[in-house]
Amino acid sequence: MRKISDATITRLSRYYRSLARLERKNQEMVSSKELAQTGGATSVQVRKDLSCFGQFGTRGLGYPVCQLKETIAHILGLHRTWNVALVGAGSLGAALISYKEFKRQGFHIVAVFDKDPAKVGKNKRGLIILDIKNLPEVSRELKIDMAIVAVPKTEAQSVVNLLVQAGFKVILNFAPVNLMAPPQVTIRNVNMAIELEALSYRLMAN
Amino acid sequence: MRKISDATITRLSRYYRSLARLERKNQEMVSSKELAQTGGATSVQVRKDLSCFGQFGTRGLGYPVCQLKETIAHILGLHRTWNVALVGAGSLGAALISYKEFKRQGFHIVAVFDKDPAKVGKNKRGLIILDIKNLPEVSRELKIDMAIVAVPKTEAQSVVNLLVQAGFKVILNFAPVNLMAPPQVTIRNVNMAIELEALSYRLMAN
DNA sequence: GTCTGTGAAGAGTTTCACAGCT
DNA sequence: AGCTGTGAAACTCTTCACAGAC
Repeated sequence: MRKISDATITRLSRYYRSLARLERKNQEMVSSKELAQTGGATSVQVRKDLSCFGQFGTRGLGYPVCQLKETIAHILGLHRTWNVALVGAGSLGAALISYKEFKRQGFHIVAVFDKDPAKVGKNKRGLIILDIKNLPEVSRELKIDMAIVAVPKTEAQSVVNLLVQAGFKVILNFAPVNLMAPPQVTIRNVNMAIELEALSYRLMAN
Repeated sequence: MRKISDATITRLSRYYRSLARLERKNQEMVSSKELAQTGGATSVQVRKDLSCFGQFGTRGLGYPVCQLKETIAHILGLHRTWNVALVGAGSLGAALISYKEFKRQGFHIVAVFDKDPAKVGKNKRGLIILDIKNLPEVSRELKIDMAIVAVPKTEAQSVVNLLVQAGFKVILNFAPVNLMAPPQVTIRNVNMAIELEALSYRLMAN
Protein backbone atom coordinates (compact mmCIF):
# COMPACT_ATOMS: atom_id res chain seq x y z
CA MET A 1 0.00 0.00 0.00
CA ARG A 2 1.36 3.40 -0.91
CA LYS A 3 1.83 6.11 1.65
CA ILE A 4 -1.38 7.75 2.78
CA SER A 5 -1.31 11.48 3.25
CA ASP A 6 -2.36 13.18 6.41
CA ALA A 7 -4.94 15.16 4.47
CA THR A 8 -6.56 11.92 3.33
CA ILE A 9 -6.82 10.63 6.89
CA THR A 10 -8.39 13.88 8.05
CA ARG A 11 -10.94 13.68 5.26
CA LEU A 12 -11.72 10.06 6.09
CA SER A 13 -12.67 11.24 9.57
CA ARG A 14 -15.05 13.72 8.03
CA TYR A 15 -16.53 11.14 5.68
CA TYR A 16 -17.01 8.89 8.67
CA ARG A 17 -19.08 11.56 10.41
CA SER A 18 -21.17 12.09 7.31
CA LEU A 19 -21.74 8.36 6.96
CA ALA A 20 -22.79 8.11 10.59
CA ARG A 21 -25.40 10.75 9.97
CA LEU A 22 -26.66 9.08 6.81
CA GLU A 23 -26.85 5.79 8.69
CA ARG A 24 -29.04 7.37 11.33
CA LYS A 25 -31.31 8.50 8.48
CA ASN A 26 -31.39 4.90 7.27
CA GLN A 27 -29.98 5.84 3.91
CA GLU A 28 -28.54 2.73 2.28
CA MET A 29 -26.40 4.02 -0.55
CA VAL A 30 -24.44 7.22 -1.00
CA SER A 31 -22.67 8.65 -4.02
CA SER A 32 -19.22 10.19 -3.82
CA LYS A 33 -20.87 13.45 -4.80
CA GLU A 34 -23.26 13.43 -1.85
CA LEU A 35 -20.54 12.37 0.56
CA ALA A 36 -18.36 15.16 -0.76
CA GLN A 37 -20.96 17.85 -0.17
CA THR A 38 -21.50 17.02 3.48
CA GLY A 39 -17.82 16.35 4.08
CA GLY A 40 -16.48 19.51 2.46
CA ALA A 41 -14.57 17.96 -0.43
CA THR A 42 -15.04 17.12 -4.09
CA SER A 43 -16.47 13.87 -5.40
CA VAL A 44 -13.20 12.92 -7.09
CA GLN A 45 -11.38 13.55 -3.87
CA VAL A 46 -13.70 11.17 -2.05
CA ARG A 47 -13.16 8.47 -4.64
CA LYS A 48 -9.40 8.98 -4.72
CA ASP A 49 -9.19 8.89 -0.94
CA LEU A 50 -11.18 5.68 -0.72
CA SER A 51 -9.28 4.09 -3.58
CA CYS A 52 -6.16 4.24 -1.42
CA PHE A 53 -7.64 1.45 0.65
CA GLY A 54 -9.59 -0.61 -1.88
CA GLN A 55 -12.73 -0.59 -3.97
CA PHE A 56 -15.84 -0.16 -1.89
CA GLY A 57 -18.40 1.19 -4.33
CA THR A 58 -20.56 -0.11 -7.13
CA ARG A 59 -20.49 1.77 -10.43
CA GLY A 60 -23.79 3.36 -11.18
CA LEU A 61 -24.99 2.96 -7.58
CA GLY A 62 -22.49 4.47 -5.16
CA TYR A 63 -21.27 3.20 -1.80
CA PRO A 64 -23.18 1.17 0.79
CA VAL A 65 -23.46 3.52 3.77
CA CYS A 66 -23.14 1.07 6.68
CA GLN A 67 -20.46 -1.00 5.08
CA LEU A 68 -18.33 1.96 4.09
CA LYS A 69 -18.70 3.41 7.57
CA GLU A 70 -17.45 0.15 9.07
CA THR A 71 -14.58 0.03 6.62
CA ILE A 72 -13.45 3.54 7.52
CA ALA A 73 -13.86 2.73 11.20
CA HIS A 74 -11.44 -0.15 10.75
CA ILE A 75 -8.97 1.97 8.80
CA LEU A 76 -8.96 4.72 11.43
CA GLY A 77 -9.15 2.40 14.41
CA LEU A 78 -12.61 3.57 15.47
CA HIS A 79 -14.06 0.07 15.70
CA ARG A 80 -12.44 -0.31 19.10
CA THR A 81 -11.95 1.91 22.13
CA TRP A 82 -8.71 3.59 23.11
CA ASN A 83 -7.60 4.45 26.60
CA VAL A 84 -6.33 7.99 26.85
CA ALA A 85 -4.30 9.71 29.54
CA LEU A 86 -4.82 13.40 30.10
CA VAL A 87 -1.96 15.40 31.57
CA GLY A 88 -3.01 18.74 33.00
CA ALA A 89 -6.08 19.20 35.17
CA GLY A 90 -6.71 22.84 34.37
CA SER A 91 -9.75 24.25 32.67
CA LEU A 92 -8.74 22.95 29.26
CA GLY A 93 -8.28 19.52 30.80
CA ALA A 94 -11.74 19.74 32.30
CA ALA A 95 -13.21 20.67 28.94
CA LEU A 96 -11.49 17.71 27.30
CA ILE A 97 -12.80 15.28 29.93
CA SER A 98 -16.32 16.51 29.17
CA TYR A 99 -15.83 16.59 25.40
CA LYS A 100 -18.52 14.31 24.06
CA GLU A 101 -17.04 13.65 20.66
CA PHE A 102 -14.10 11.79 22.23
CA LYS A 103 -16.35 9.28 23.93
CA ARG A 104 -18.56 9.03 20.86
CA GLN A 105 -15.58 7.89 18.77
CA GLY A 106 -14.25 5.50 21.39
CA PHE A 107 -11.58 7.64 23.02
CA HIS A 108 -11.92 7.19 26.76
CA ILE A 109 -9.98 9.43 29.09
CA VAL A 110 -9.27 6.97 31.87
CA ALA A 111 -6.75 8.93 33.93
CA VAL A 112 -5.92 12.57 34.64
CA PHE A 113 -2.51 13.62 35.88
CA ASP A 114 -1.23 16.84 37.35
CA LYS A 115 1.91 17.85 39.15
CA ASP A 116 0.21 20.31 41.49
CA PRO A 117 -0.08 18.67 44.95
CA ALA A 118 -3.08 20.87 45.68
CA LYS A 119 -4.97 19.24 42.82
CA VAL A 120 -3.85 15.63 43.28
CA GLY A 121 -6.55 13.53 44.91
CA LYS A 122 -9.33 15.90 43.93
CA ASN A 123 -12.18 14.80 41.73
CA LYS A 124 -12.31 16.30 38.24
CA ARG A 125 -15.49 15.50 36.32
CA GLY A 126 -15.62 12.02 37.80
CA LEU A 127 -11.91 11.23 37.66
CA ILE A 128 -9.50 11.43 40.57
CA ILE A 129 -6.52 13.58 39.67
CA LEU A 130 -3.36 11.49 39.96
CA ASP A 131 0.17 12.57 40.66
CA ILE A 132 2.14 12.80 37.46
CA LYS A 133 4.91 10.84 39.17
CA ASN A 134 2.69 7.78 38.91
CA LEU A 135 2.11 8.18 35.20
CA PRO A 136 4.41 5.35 34.03
CA GLU A 137 2.93 2.69 36.30
CA VAL A 138 -0.69 3.80 35.95
CA SER A 139 -0.32 3.89 32.16
CA ARG A 140 0.91 0.33 32.22
CA GLU A 141 -1.78 -0.89 34.60
CA LEU A 142 -4.65 0.77 32.76
CA LYS A 143 -3.18 -0.11 29.35
CA ILE A 144 -3.27 3.46 28.17
CA ASP A 145 -2.72 3.91 24.45
CA MET A 146 -2.34 7.64 23.91
CA ALA A 147 -1.79 10.86 25.80
CA ILE A 148 -3.16 14.37 25.68
CA VAL A 149 -1.00 17.23 26.93
CA ALA A 150 -2.98 20.16 28.31
CA VAL A 151 -0.45 21.87 30.55
CA PRO A 152 1.01 25.41 30.40
CA LYS A 153 3.60 25.81 27.68
CA THR A 154 6.44 26.05 30.15
CA GLU A 155 5.70 22.52 31.37
CA ALA A 156 4.90 20.87 28.06
CA GLN A 157 8.37 19.70 27.04
CA SER A 158 9.07 18.01 30.37
CA VAL A 159 5.70 16.28 30.24
CA VAL A 160 6.48 15.03 26.75
CA ASN A 161 9.85 13.74 27.91
CA LEU A 162 8.09 11.81 30.66
CA LEU A 163 5.52 10.43 28.22
CA VAL A 164 8.20 9.33 25.78
CA GLN A 165 10.08 7.63 28.58
CA ALA A 166 6.89 5.88 29.68
CA GLY A 167 6.65 4.43 26.17
CA PHE A 168 3.89 6.53 24.63
CA LYS A 169 4.00 6.49 20.84
CA VAL A 170 1.39 9.13 20.04
CA ILE A 171 0.68 12.42 21.80
CA LEU A 172 -1.88 15.14 21.22
CA ASN A 173 -0.46 18.45 22.41
CA PHE A 174 -2.49 21.56 23.22
CA ALA A 175 0.35 23.68 24.57
CA PRO A 176 1.29 26.49 22.19
CA VAL A 177 4.91 25.45 21.81
CA ASN A 178 6.97 23.36 19.42
CA LEU A 179 7.91 20.11 21.13
CA MET A 180 10.85 17.79 20.58
CA ALA A 181 10.44 14.04 20.56
CA PRO A 182 12.23 11.08 19.00
CA PRO A 183 11.11 10.24 15.44
CA GLN A 184 9.20 7.11 16.44
CA VAL A 185 6.87 9.26 18.56
CA THR A 186 4.11 11.12 16.73
CA ILE A 187 3.06 14.43 18.20
CA ARG A 188 0.08 16.27 16.82
CA ASN A 189 -0.38 19.86 17.83
CA VAL A 190 -3.58 21.77 18.34
CA ASN A 191 -2.52 25.38 18.61
CA MET A 192 -5.63 27.46 19.07
CA ALA A 193 -3.73 30.74 19.05
CA ILE A 194 -2.21 29.99 15.65
CA GLU A 195 -5.71 29.39 14.32
CA LEU A 196 -6.78 32.84 15.47
CA GLU A 197 -3.61 34.33 14.01
CA ALA A 198 -4.41 32.84 10.62
CA LEU A 199 -7.81 34.50 10.89
CA SER A 200 -6.32 37.82 11.89
CA TYR A 201 -4.06 37.57 8.84
CA ARG A 202 -7.20 37.14 6.78
CA LEU A 203 -8.68 40.30 8.25
CA MET A 204 -5.44 42.18 7.60
CA ALA A 205 -5.12 40.97 4.03
CA ASN A 206 -8.32 42.56 2.79
CA MET B 1 2.19 40.09 -4.02
CA ARG B 2 1.54 36.48 -4.94
CA LYS B 3 -0.83 34.32 -3.02
CA ILE B 4 0.43 33.19 0.35
CA SER B 5 -0.31 29.64 1.38
CA ASP B 6 -1.98 28.72 4.60
CA ALA B 7 1.02 26.60 5.53
CA THR B 8 3.25 29.65 5.25
CA ILE B 9 1.02 31.67 7.56
CA THR B 10 0.99 28.88 10.13
CA ARG B 11 4.76 28.70 10.03
CA LEU B 12 5.04 32.48 10.40
CA SER B 13 3.12 32.13 13.65
CA ARG B 14 5.65 29.60 14.84
CA TYR B 15 8.60 31.74 13.78
CA TYR B 16 7.00 34.58 15.67
CA ARG B 17 6.96 32.53 18.87
CA SER B 18 10.58 31.54 18.39
CA LEU B 19 11.56 35.15 17.78
CA ALA B 20 9.75 36.26 20.92
CA ARG B 21 11.77 33.75 22.91
CA LEU B 22 15.04 34.85 21.33
CA GLU B 23 14.12 38.45 22.04
CA ARG B 24 13.62 37.64 25.72
CA LYS B 25 17.11 36.14 25.67
CA ASN B 26 18.36 39.41 24.17
CA GLN B 27 19.69 37.68 21.09
CA GLU B 28 20.12 40.24 18.33
CA MET B 29 20.56 38.21 15.18
CA VAL B 30 19.23 34.84 14.12
CA SER B 31 20.01 32.67 11.11
CA SER B 32 17.33 30.92 9.11
CA LYS B 33 18.88 27.67 10.30
CA GLU B 34 18.45 28.51 13.97
CA LEU B 35 14.94 29.81 13.43
CA ALA B 36 14.10 26.63 11.57
CA GLN B 37 15.24 24.36 14.38
CA THR B 38 13.11 25.99 17.04
CA GLY B 39 10.17 26.45 14.69
CA GLY B 40 10.09 22.92 13.31
CA ALA B 41 10.95 23.65 9.67
CA THR B 42 13.95 23.75 7.38
CA SER B 43 16.18 26.77 6.83
CA VAL B 44 15.21 27.06 3.17
CA GLN B 45 11.58 26.95 4.18
CA VAL B 46 12.12 29.85 6.55
CA ARG B 47 13.85 31.90 3.87
CA LYS B 48 11.22 31.07 1.26
CA ASP B 49 8.40 31.93 3.65
CA LEU B 50 9.93 35.27 4.54
CA SER B 51 10.79 36.07 0.93
CA CYS B 52 7.06 36.11 0.19
CA PHE B 53 6.88 39.39 2.06
CA GLY B 54 10.21 41.04 1.35
CA GLN B 55 13.90 40.86 2.15
CA PHE B 56 14.54 41.10 5.86
CA GLY B 57 17.94 39.50 6.32
CA THR B 58 21.55 40.40 5.72
CA ARG B 59 23.67 37.90 3.82
CA GLY B 60 26.36 36.48 6.00
CA LEU B 61 24.65 37.68 9.18
CA GLY B 62 21.07 36.51 9.33
CA TYR B 63 17.95 38.32 10.48
CA PRO B 64 17.63 40.99 13.17
CA VAL B 65 15.48 39.35 15.87
CA CYS B 66 13.40 42.31 17.09
CA GLN B 67 12.86 43.79 13.68
CA LEU B 68 11.82 40.49 12.10
CA LYS B 69 9.48 39.84 15.00
CA GLU B 70 7.84 43.23 14.45
CA THR B 71 7.58 42.59 10.74
CA ILE B 72 5.85 39.27 11.26
CA ALA B 73 3.58 40.86 13.86
CA HIS B 74 2.46 43.36 11.23
CA ILE B 75 1.96 40.68 8.60
CA LEU B 76 -0.17 38.55 10.92
CA GLY B 77 -1.94 41.46 12.56
CA LEU B 78 -0.43 40.84 16.00
CA HIS B 79 0.73 44.42 16.46
CA ARG B 80 -2.79 45.35 17.49
CA THR B 81 -5.49 43.78 19.61
CA TRP B 82 -8.61 42.09 18.31
CA ASN B 83 -11.95 41.87 20.01
CA VAL B 84 -13.33 38.36 20.01
CA ALA B 85 -16.82 37.06 20.70
CA LEU B 86 -17.19 33.63 22.23
CA VAL B 87 -20.40 31.73 21.57
CA GLY B 88 -21.00 28.88 24.00
CA ALA B 89 -20.47 29.16 27.73
CA GLY B 90 -19.79 25.51 28.39
CA SER B 91 -16.58 24.06 29.75
CA LEU B 92 -14.74 24.51 26.47
CA GLY B 93 -15.84 28.12 26.45
CA ALA B 94 -14.55 28.54 29.99
CA ALA B 95 -11.19 27.07 28.98
CA LEU B 96 -10.97 29.46 26.04
CA ILE B 97 -11.71 32.48 28.22
CA SER B 98 -8.84 31.45 30.48
CA TYR B 99 -6.49 30.55 27.65
CA LYS B 100 -3.43 32.71 28.20
CA GLU B 101 -1.99 32.52 24.71
CA PHE B 102 -4.97 34.39 23.29
CA LYS B 103 -4.40 37.41 25.51
CA ARG B 104 -0.67 37.18 24.98
CA GLN B 105 -1.12 37.58 21.22
CA GLY B 106 -3.70 40.35 21.52
CA PHE B 107 -6.92 38.38 21.14
CA HIS B 108 -9.33 39.62 23.78
CA ILE B 109 -12.53 37.75 24.41
CA VAL B 110 -14.80 40.66 25.25
CA ALA B 111 -18.19 38.95 25.23
CA VAL B 112 -19.61 35.50 25.87
CA PHE B 113 -22.94 34.43 24.48
CA ASP B 114 -25.16 31.47 25.21
CA LYS B 115 -28.73 30.58 24.40
CA ASP B 116 -29.44 28.81 27.68
CA PRO B 117 -31.59 31.16 29.84
CA ALA B 118 -30.22 29.44 32.94
CA LYS B 119 -26.71 30.61 32.03
CA VAL B 120 -27.49 34.10 30.77
CA GLY B 121 -26.59 36.74 33.36
CA LYS B 122 -24.19 34.47 35.20
CA ASN B 123 -20.53 35.34 35.54
CA LYS B 124 -18.09 33.18 33.62
CA ARG B 125 -14.45 33.84 34.44
CA GLY B 126 -15.09 37.53 34.80
CA LEU B 127 -17.48 37.94 31.89
CA ILE B 128 -21.25 38.14 32.15
CA ILE B 129 -22.87 35.60 29.86
CA LEU B 130 -25.07 37.41 27.36
CA ASP B 131 -28.13 36.19 25.53
CA ILE B 132 -27.23 35.14 22.03
CA LYS B 133 -30.20 37.15 20.79
CA ASN B 134 -28.21 40.27 21.56
CA LEU B 135 -25.17 39.17 19.57
CA PRO B 136 -25.67 41.47 16.57
CA GLU B 137 -26.02 44.68 18.58
CA VAL B 138 -23.36 43.83 21.16
CA SER B 139 -20.93 42.92 18.40
CA ARG B 140 -21.51 46.29 16.81
CA GLU B 141 -21.24 48.22 20.06
CA LEU B 142 -18.08 46.48 21.24
CA LYS B 143 -16.57 46.50 17.75
CA ILE B 144 -15.99 42.78 17.75
CA ASP B 145 -13.74 41.50 14.97
CA MET B 146 -13.96 37.73 15.13
CA ALA B 147 -15.99 34.94 16.67
CA ILE B 148 -15.27 31.62 18.30
CA VAL B 149 -17.93 28.91 18.18
CA ALA B 150 -17.79 26.52 21.14
CA VAL B 151 -21.31 25.09 21.18
CA PRO B 152 -22.52 21.48 20.79
CA LYS B 153 -22.41 20.30 17.22
CA THR B 154 -26.17 20.31 16.88
CA GLU B 155 -26.20 24.07 17.49
CA ALA B 156 -23.15 25.06 15.49
CA GLN B 157 -24.73 25.69 12.09
CA SER B 158 -27.44 27.96 13.46
CA VAL B 159 -24.85 29.92 15.41
CA VAL B 160 -22.77 30.33 12.25
CA ASN B 161 -25.84 31.53 10.36
CA LEU B 162 -26.40 34.14 13.04
CA LEU B 163 -22.76 35.22 12.96
CA VAL B 164 -22.78 35.52 9.18
CA GLN B 165 -25.92 37.61 9.35
CA ALA B 166 -24.34 39.82 11.99
CA GLY B 167 -21.54 40.53 9.54
CA PHE B 168 -18.71 38.40 10.92
CA LYS B 169 -16.06 37.65 8.32
CA VAL B 170 -13.92 35.13 10.20
CA ILE B 171 -14.98 32.36 12.56
CA LEU B 172 -13.05 29.81 14.56
CA ASN B 173 -15.17 26.72 15.05
CA PHE B 174 -14.62 24.05 17.69
CA ALA B 175 -17.76 22.02 17.02
CA PRO B 176 -16.96 18.70 15.35
CA VAL B 177 -19.11 19.31 12.31
CA ASN B 178 -18.65 20.66 8.80
CA LEU B 179 -20.22 24.08 8.57
CA MET B 180 -21.65 25.96 5.61
CA ALA B 181 -21.01 29.65 5.08
CA PRO B 182 -20.86 32.05 2.13
CA PRO B 183 -17.46 32.22 0.41
CA GLN B 184 -16.58 35.65 1.78
CA VAL B 185 -16.67 34.21 5.31
CA THR B 186 -13.62 32.26 6.46
CA ILE B 187 -14.24 29.44 8.88
CA ARG B 188 -11.35 27.63 10.48
CA ASN B 189 -12.08 24.39 12.24
CA VAL B 190 -10.41 22.91 15.27
CA ASN B 191 -11.66 19.36 15.47
CA MET B 192 -10.03 17.71 18.43
CA ALA B 193 -11.62 14.34 17.76
CA ILE B 194 -10.18 14.23 14.25
CA GLU B 195 -6.75 14.84 15.74
CA LEU B 196 -7.13 11.82 17.98
CA GLU B 197 -8.42 9.80 15.06
CA ALA B 198 -5.30 10.61 13.06
CA LEU B 199 -3.28 9.36 16.00
CA SER B 200 -5.32 6.20 16.31
CA TYR B 201 -4.70 5.61 12.60
CA ARG B 202 -1.02 5.88 13.39
CA LEU B 203 -1.32 3.24 16.07
CA MET B 204 -3.28 0.99 13.71
CA ALA B 205 -0.84 1.38 10.85
CA ASN B 206 2.12 -0.16 12.64
C1' DG C 1 -27.89 7.67 -18.03
C1' DT C 2 -25.57 7.26 -13.45
C1' DC C 3 -21.68 6.56 -10.83
C1' DT C 4 -17.01 4.42 -9.60
C1' DG C 5 -12.05 3.89 -10.27
C1' DT C 6 -7.82 5.59 -12.05
C1' DG C 7 -3.91 7.14 -15.20
C1' DA C 8 -2.52 11.57 -16.69
C1' DA C 9 -2.37 16.44 -16.37
C1' DG C 10 -2.24 20.36 -13.54
C1' DA C 11 -1.46 23.07 -9.42
C1' DG C 12 0.82 23.84 -5.38
C1' DT C 13 4.54 23.12 -2.07
C1' DT C 14 9.10 21.85 -0.71
C1' DT C 15 13.85 21.03 -1.62
C1' DC C 16 18.01 21.73 -4.32
C1' DA C 17 21.64 24.36 -6.05
C1' DC C 18 23.95 28.25 -6.43
C1' DA C 19 24.57 33.30 -7.25
C1' DG C 20 25.52 37.26 -4.50
C1' DC C 21 26.33 39.99 -0.34
C1' DT C 22 28.98 40.75 4.30
C1' DA D 1 33.83 31.48 5.35
C1' DG D 2 28.87 32.26 6.53
C1' DC D 3 24.39 33.30 5.30
C1' DT D 4 20.44 35.17 2.42
C1' DG D 5 17.52 35.11 -1.66
C1' DT D 6 15.68 32.70 -5.53
C1' DG D 7 15.01 30.20 -10.11
C1' DA D 8 14.72 25.44 -11.21
C1' DA D 9 13.88 20.74 -10.06
C1' DA D 10 11.53 17.42 -7.40
C1' DC D 11 7.87 16.08 -5.05
C1' DT D 12 3.06 15.96 -3.37
C1' DC D 13 -1.64 16.68 -3.74
C1' DT D 14 -5.72 17.83 -6.44
C1' DT D 15 -8.39 17.97 -10.56
C1' DC D 16 -9.39 16.35 -15.20
C1' DA D 17 -10.90 13.08 -18.40
C1' DC D 18 -12.53 8.96 -19.47
C1' DA D 19 -12.90 3.82 -19.40
C1' DG D 20 -15.77 0.46 -17.29
C1' DA D 21 -19.71 -1.33 -14.52
C1' DC D 22 -24.63 -1.06 -13.29
